[in-house]
Amino acid sequence: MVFLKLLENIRCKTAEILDAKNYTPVQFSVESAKPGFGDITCNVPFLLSKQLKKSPQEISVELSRLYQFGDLPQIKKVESHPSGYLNFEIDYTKFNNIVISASIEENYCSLDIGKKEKIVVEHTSVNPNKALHVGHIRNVILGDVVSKILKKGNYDVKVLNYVDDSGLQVADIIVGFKYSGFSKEPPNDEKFDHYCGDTVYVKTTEKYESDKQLEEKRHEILKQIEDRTSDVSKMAQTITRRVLAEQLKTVWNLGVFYDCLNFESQIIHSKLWEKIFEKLKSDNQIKYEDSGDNAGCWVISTEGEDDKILVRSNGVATYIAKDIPYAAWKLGLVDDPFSYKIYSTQNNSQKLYETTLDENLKQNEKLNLSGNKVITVIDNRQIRLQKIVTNLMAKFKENGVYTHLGYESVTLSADTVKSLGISVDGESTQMSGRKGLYVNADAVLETLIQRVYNESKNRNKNLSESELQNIANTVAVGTIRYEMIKPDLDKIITFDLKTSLRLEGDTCSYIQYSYARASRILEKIQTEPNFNSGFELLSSNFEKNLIKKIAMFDVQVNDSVKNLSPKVIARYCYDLSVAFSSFYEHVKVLASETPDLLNARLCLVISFQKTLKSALGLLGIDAPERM
RNA sequence: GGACCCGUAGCUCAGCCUGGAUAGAGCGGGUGGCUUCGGACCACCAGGCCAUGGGUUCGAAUCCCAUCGGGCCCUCCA
Repeated sequence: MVFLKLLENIRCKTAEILDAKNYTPVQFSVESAKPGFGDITCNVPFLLSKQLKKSPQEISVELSRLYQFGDLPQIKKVESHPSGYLNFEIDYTKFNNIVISASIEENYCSLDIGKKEKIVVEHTSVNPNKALHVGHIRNVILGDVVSKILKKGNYDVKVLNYVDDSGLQVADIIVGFKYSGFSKEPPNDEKFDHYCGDTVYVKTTEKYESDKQLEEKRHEILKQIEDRTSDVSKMAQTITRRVLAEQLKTVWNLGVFYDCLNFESQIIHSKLWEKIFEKLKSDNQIKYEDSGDNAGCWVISTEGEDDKILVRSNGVATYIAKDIPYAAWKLGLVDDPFSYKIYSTQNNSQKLYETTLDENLKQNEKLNLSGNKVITVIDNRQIRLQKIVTNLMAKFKENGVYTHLGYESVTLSADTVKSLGISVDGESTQMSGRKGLYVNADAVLETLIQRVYNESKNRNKNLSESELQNIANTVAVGTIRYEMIKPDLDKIITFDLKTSLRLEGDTCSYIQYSYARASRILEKIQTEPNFNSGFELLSSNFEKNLIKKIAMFDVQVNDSVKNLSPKVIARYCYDLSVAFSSFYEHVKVLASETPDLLNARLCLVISFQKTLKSALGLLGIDAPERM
C-alpha cells in the first residue's frame, strides 16, 4: 500500500484537525487531483461551508494553515485553491523512494480485502452443442478477470463452469445426428464444436420450419436425454463431452482456466431440486395455484413482477428451477451429492476437476467448492431470473451472498454481418446461434494472430519463427481480452471484424509496446541497478507523473475489487502506459548526465515494468519483452 | 401494457456509484517531431447547450421526476 496509505494519512490528520476545532464530523473525500491542481485534493471545505456559515474558500484557507510541518512526511505543501478545494502537493524527494522500493516487491498492491474468504465465480456456461462465439467470449473474459482481481484482493476464489448438457439445444443436434443424416464425424479437419454449431445445429433448427414431424422428435429426444440409462442419453453424453473438449481448447487458448466443471445432467439426477422444492414449500417461499392462468403450477412471486412458474401443472420443473438448487449448492446450503475426479490438467498445469455421481468414487476426498459468496456471470438478458435467484439466496442465507454480475450483449456491426453473407437492416445485429448469425471465437483469434504476425515480421527482420509466433499469440490474446474488458459492463459491444484488428491508439498493443520499449532500455545495461538511494534525482514532471501512476495501482485495485469492475484495471494499464510513453519520449534514460541519475532512472523503468506486468496480469494479458 | 439498460466531440467511449475546479481519451481531420533507448510513438490544433424539460442543491454530465430516441426482457421454451 502506497497511495491508499497516503490518502488515509491525510484523511486521519484532517479528521484530527476538524475534531480539535470541535466541528461536527462530516464524510469528506481525499483523492488524487486532476492535473494542474496539486497531487491530492480534499473537498472538506465545501462540506463544512453550511455548518460554519463561511465560504468554502475561507474555510480552505483557514484549514490549510493548521497542518504542522512533519504531520504528513510525504506532503510538501497544503494549499487553498480559490475554488474552495484543499490541495496537497506530494514531496517527491521522499515519495519516489517509497514508491519505487515498494513496487519491486512480489505482491505490490495486493490488498487484504477478502481476508481469505471463499468466493465462487461461475462463468462461461455455454450449451455444449456449438463453438464459442465472440458474445460468449465477453462472458469468459469478464469472469476470468473478475476472479483474478478477487484473488489480488485476497479472496480464496474457486472458478466453475456450468455445463448445460441436457437442454433443448443439445436435443437439437441429437435430432440432427439421428434423423437428419448428419455424419458423426466432421468433414475434413473441421473442429467438432464448429461442425455441431455451424452445420448440425443451424441446419436442423432450420428444418423444423418445414418439417413439423422433426420438431416433435425434438421433445421426444429431450425426454430421453433426461433418462440416463437410455441410448439417446448416452449418445448425448458422448457428443456433448466432445464439444465441451473443443470449447475448452478455445478458452485455454485465451488463457482461461477453471477449477471444476459442473454438469447440469448430474444436478438433475442428484435430486437436489427435489430437496430444495421441499424447503421452498415448507418455508412458504412458493405457492400452489388452484385457479387462474397458472392453475396447477407452483409459482414464486417477486415484488413488482409477474409470478414465475417453477413447476408446471404436469409436475415438470422449469429452467429457473434448475438454477435454484445449483445456486444453493454453490453456497453450500445443501449436502454435496457429488464426488470429484480430475477431468484434465490444463495448459497452465492447473488441475481441472469435474463432478461425478459415480458411487465408486464416494470414498474419494471431497472437494469443498462452496463459497461464502457466489458471483454468477451471465448477460443482462437473464436479469429477471437472476433477480429471483438472488432474492431467494438472500432469504436462505443473507443479503449479498449471491451476486449476479450482468453485462450487456455483444452485437455484430452491419459490415461484419454483411461479410458473413447475410443481409440485415440496421447498424448492428444481435447474434443468434440458431440462425448461424455469429462470429466464432476461434476464427477471431486466428485472424488476429495472423494480423499481428505480419505486423511484427514487418517491423523485426531478425526475429525467429517461434519468437514471431509467441508475439503474435501474446498480442492477439491481449487484444481480444482488452477489447472485452475496456467498455463498461452495461454498454453493448458492437463487434466489427475490421476495427477489432486495430493496433494503434487505446489498444492492448499500445500498452504492450510500452513494456517492450522499456525492455530495450534495460537490455543495453550490463550492471544491475542499485535500488538503495538517489531517487530524489527524479524530479522532472515526466518522472513524477510516472511515479504517481505507479503509486496509484493500489487505488485502482481497491476500486476494482470493491465494485467488481474489471474495466478500472484496463483503464489503469492504459494510463500507466501513456505516462511511460511520454517519459520515454522526453527523458533519454541512457543519455542521463550522471551515473546516479542513470541508476535512478533505470530503477524507475524497472518499477514501471513490474507494475505494468502485474496490472496486465490481472487482465490475463502477457507483457512481451519485444514485439 | 410492465421491468431493466443506454443516450457526453463526426465515430467509439472515460467521467456518474461517492454532486464541487478548466467535461477527458482514442479513432477520423489538420500541423509539427527520428545524426542518441524501437514511429504499434511523442507534441500541438480544430471539434461539446453532457438527448430534452422540470425538480433538489450555495453548486448537477453526476441525484430525483417526466418526455423523446435506441436496445433488451416479460412462453406451463431452455
